Amino acid sequence: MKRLSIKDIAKQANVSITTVSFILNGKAKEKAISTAVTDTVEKIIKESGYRPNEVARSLRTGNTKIIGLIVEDISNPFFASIARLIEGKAYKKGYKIIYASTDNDTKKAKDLIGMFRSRNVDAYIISPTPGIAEDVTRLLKDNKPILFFDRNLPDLNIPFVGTNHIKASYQAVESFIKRGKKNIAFVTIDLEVQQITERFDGYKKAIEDDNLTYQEHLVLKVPFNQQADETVSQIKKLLKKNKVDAILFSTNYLAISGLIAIKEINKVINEDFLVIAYDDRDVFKLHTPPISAIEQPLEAIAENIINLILSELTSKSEANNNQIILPAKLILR
Amino acid sequence: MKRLSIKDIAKQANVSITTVSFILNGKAKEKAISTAVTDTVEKIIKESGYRPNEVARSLRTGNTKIIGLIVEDISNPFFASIARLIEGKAYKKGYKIIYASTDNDTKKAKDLIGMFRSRNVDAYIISPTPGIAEDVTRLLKDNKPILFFDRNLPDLNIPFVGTNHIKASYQAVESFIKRGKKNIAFVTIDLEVQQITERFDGYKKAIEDDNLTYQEHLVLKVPFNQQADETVSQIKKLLKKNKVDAILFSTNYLAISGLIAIKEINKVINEDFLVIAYDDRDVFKLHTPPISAIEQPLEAIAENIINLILSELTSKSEANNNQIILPAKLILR
DNA sequence: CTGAAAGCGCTTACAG
DNA sequence: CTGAAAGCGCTTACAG
Repeated sequence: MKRLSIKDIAKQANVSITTVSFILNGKAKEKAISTAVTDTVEKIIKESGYRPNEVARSLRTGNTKIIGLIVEDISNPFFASIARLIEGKAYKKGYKIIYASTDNDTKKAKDLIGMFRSRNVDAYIISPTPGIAEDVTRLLKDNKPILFFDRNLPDLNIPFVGTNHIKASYQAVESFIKRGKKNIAFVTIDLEVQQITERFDGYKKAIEDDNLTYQEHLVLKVPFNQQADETVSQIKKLLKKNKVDAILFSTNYLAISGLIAIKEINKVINEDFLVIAYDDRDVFKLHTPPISAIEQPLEAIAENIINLILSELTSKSEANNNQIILPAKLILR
Repeated sequence: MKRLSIKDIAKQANVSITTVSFILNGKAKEKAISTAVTDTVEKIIKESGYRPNEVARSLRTGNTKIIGLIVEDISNPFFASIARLIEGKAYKKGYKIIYASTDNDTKKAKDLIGMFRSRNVDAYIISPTPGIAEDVTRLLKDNKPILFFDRNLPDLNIPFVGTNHIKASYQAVESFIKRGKKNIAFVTIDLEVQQITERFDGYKKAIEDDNLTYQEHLVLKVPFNQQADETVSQIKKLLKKNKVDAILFSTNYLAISGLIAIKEINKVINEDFLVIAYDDRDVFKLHTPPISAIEQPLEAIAENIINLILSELTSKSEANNNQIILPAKLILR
């Protein structure tokens, strides 16, 4: 069945489509449409279940009320939680979210930006992959709000919301050192993206500031797309070949692989062997013993993202360059 | 800066927009455009970075290459995983996903269906809430593919992909009984949605078939939107007031609350007190001791969903009424 | 081999 | 108080 259009409503009500459009957009008063007409038209709209075609509206007005969200992987609890919070807040303001996952693949990220652009999204919220600077620069010319989160591409002047990873990582390592640990391992992934390299920087800085020696063999960088069981066996090797009395994992999924490895080699987590994971999860709270974790302020991140975007969207304010860096919380268990 | 339109390209190439459009849509050969013209136009397109406005294209062609996905809560790992898999598979076929979470709120679900409809999505993948039958019936008239997953609204004749929850739950309880358990508790939520009530049905059926007595005081139904700590204390009460030698949790988040409760009252999970959780998660594998779980076939669910939708979308096949019920896997640990 | 024109369903400046 | 008309950026039947 054909969907109703504004024409059908106009015909039924014996008015022009202009009148219907004004009523639809709440401009009945402003445009001095008589209440009689307004009432009949509204009645017909309600009874028929007519809803304006947003695609046509978008073509005409140039905006879509859709915000594009590009994340690394929506099934990562960190991104899923952020997406959920952003979605809820955007929804209240009449915006919808289209999202997509890049898998940290530059080609896919470029492609997604292109698709969002061709769909005329009103704004972009991006967790960028390396190599998309050029595409983003081109995007800037459209004059639509763009915001990076989680990680930054520092050469570009894009508003950013993220966590102070250096400090979080630093504090975690410092807490190890305070408890007398000297052989502190760091397990991370081999991505050159800001939020990961910063975690490494914090680790190195704490080691240095506290006059420990940096031991390269205690740093394990696993390939990003590696199967979890391969990661587990690499961590096992790390723990068997070296004296390690504390270990910091740079992501939640690495920590999970680590816990499996620790379990499989029957290593005991206690005062002699401490563990901290980046990004808190239920699994860490419930673990025996409970695992300490660095908790990013998800709610605050989402709040800042959506507020920045909405303020640019509504106030047509000049593109700003806010860099919002929020503190993480170290939860010792 | 104004975005390039097909007109700009046509002007630059000294041809009509018709010609550009044909080339854009790969119809150059079919429409017998000379290779010379095709080449210059393609060169200009590439150099200028022009991408057609999909909104205009959608208005003209009537389809958007967007599939609407409505879930209960995108931050629930079950939905996040499904969404991820669907997204990946849809992407390969040139479709994008718009998603939204209902929170199992009928009003929000109705609203979302309306918004997706007004945005002309090409198809709907819905995890339905109660009370939206009427809206879905209206939707059917648009002749766009609709598919339910996870839970069904049985009065409607909508294709469906889900898990055999009755059987999964039955097998879980049966495994308890085989190990000699007689006082088997069931913790669930108070939602009257199919996938939840079926889990309860499986529990009751197993109890009955094995000639145990159904003990109402061993069944705890917690409110859907209740805070986790309240749930924890209700579970504690259940365990303290009754003799319970096995417990089945109907969702993964209830199981997590349950594990916290068990820990807090220092109850030990062993051969004398067994636990099974619905939907497997890392936390269950890594728990000490490991927690048995019912694993839904996420990959198969996603695969079936997207295949059904795409086949309806491409073959313009008649609306079918496939009901695909996949088996879950009981993982005893 | 190529183009002029209609039309998708809206919004809005302009006219009366 | 209300309407006719232009135009958003495309696609496509039709004409030559």
